Amino acid sequence: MIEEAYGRPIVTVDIVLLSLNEGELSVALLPRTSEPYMRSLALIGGYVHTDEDHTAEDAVHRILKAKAGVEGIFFEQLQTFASATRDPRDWSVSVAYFALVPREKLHGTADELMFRAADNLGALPFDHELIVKAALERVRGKGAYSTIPARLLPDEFTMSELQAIYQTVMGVRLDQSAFRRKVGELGLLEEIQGRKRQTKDARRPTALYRLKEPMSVFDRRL
Amino acid sequence: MIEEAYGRPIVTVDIVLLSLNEGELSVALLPRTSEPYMRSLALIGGYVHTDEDHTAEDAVHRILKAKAGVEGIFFEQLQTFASATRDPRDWSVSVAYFALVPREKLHGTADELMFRAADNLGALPFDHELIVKAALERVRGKGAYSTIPARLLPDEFTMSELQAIYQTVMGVRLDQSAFRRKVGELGLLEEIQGRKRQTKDARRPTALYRLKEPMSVFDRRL
DNA sequence: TCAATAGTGTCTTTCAGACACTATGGT
DNA sequence: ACCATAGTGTCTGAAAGACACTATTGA
Repeated sequence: MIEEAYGRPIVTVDIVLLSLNEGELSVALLPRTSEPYMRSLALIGGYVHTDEDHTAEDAVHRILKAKAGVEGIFFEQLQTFASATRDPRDWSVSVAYFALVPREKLHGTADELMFRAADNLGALPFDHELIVKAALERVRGKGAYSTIPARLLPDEFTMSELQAIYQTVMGVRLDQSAFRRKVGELGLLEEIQGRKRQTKDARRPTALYRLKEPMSVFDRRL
Repeated sequence: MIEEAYGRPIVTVDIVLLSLNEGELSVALLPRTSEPYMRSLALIGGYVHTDEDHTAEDAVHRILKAKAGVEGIFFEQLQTFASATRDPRDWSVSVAYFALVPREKLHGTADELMFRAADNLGALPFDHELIVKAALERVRGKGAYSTIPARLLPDEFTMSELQAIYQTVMGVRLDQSAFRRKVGELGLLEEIQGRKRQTKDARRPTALYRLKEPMSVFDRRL
């Protein structure tokens, strides 16, 4: 069998970086700096560098740091988009990831980075709209059964903030009592002893929590 | 930005083809016909042919037909495995799929095809053990919430056969009454009117059913 | 003491699991 | 009539949702 008689495709990674912007779940976009679609807003992505990236995840780390200025955030493989026509240059394979970052982690980072409300972003180049759609479905679906949405919060958060994040991500109202009961039964959080307060516009101080595990999946909805 | 200064990786698809063999969930393996690992049993797979495959799914169709002799069966993208070292030849991207086929569909097809019990297959080349592990987790996990396991049965089946498949895939015993109740409430099946009987070693004839939708996902377990 | 959020108690409904029951028809 | 499997009815306990209640403290 003579294989390798076929041209090798382009291999890239694309990242749907999600954060909270003005209370809305939003997608990070970056103006492209090369052809095709130069200067159009597109997903964060880039070629796999076969000399320096050992795995596709390495490429994600490298690109998140170089293009978005963030490190150490949660990401997960989403789906791979592969076809002859998704990229005008050549047969192309894009291994897509989604990532979550707390708004607080983005300060003096990439200035070019734009956040656009996930449900209302304009046209995007390539098949990036499809990729975003898949990411939102995944985050909303799996979100209800995992601690994924908590990755939009800083390491320490209040119960109310956690509930608010789940409501935003899932797009439904949750009952306070049931929410606390379930979070407690699942044993996801540890209370931060001693410190409280976290003044906002509440009078009464609130307990602070952090996740026990970086990421948990369960079989009940929150 | 000068891109494309990097070598392009190899791009292949690998397929975890599952069926029922002697009552056990089993994986189809094929002896490799080329180096590396020539003659070792491995997953069904092959290069993406950039000239004839328009998408990765096209490659799956082509390879399933050519190497396993099956057409028109259910498959779904699983995960992509990409690293510098998973293939000794070069930096390699494998877009992995899992597929389900009823035992009855495999007759005069590929003679070389071997079925090995999923929980007890020996060592496999490349990272194929990892791929199989991911496929089993997916099928067992998502299986409970979808009609995926029904794709191991012929188009027409009895309620008992359906229950048995779910039990085999999920590895648990299910209550007959609850199972029928839930399947009914979800409205997954349509009864085949008129015909019954389907003699086995039962005395009483049984109703036959088929799936309404090729594939459904729900949020209750069966 | 009041405003505003933190946090709890409890009722009702829904659903899963267990299990016993009835139904059918070939032998 | 018997028996193996088909198919149903009903009880119990767990968990979800709704909603009202109490608690705390800064202003």
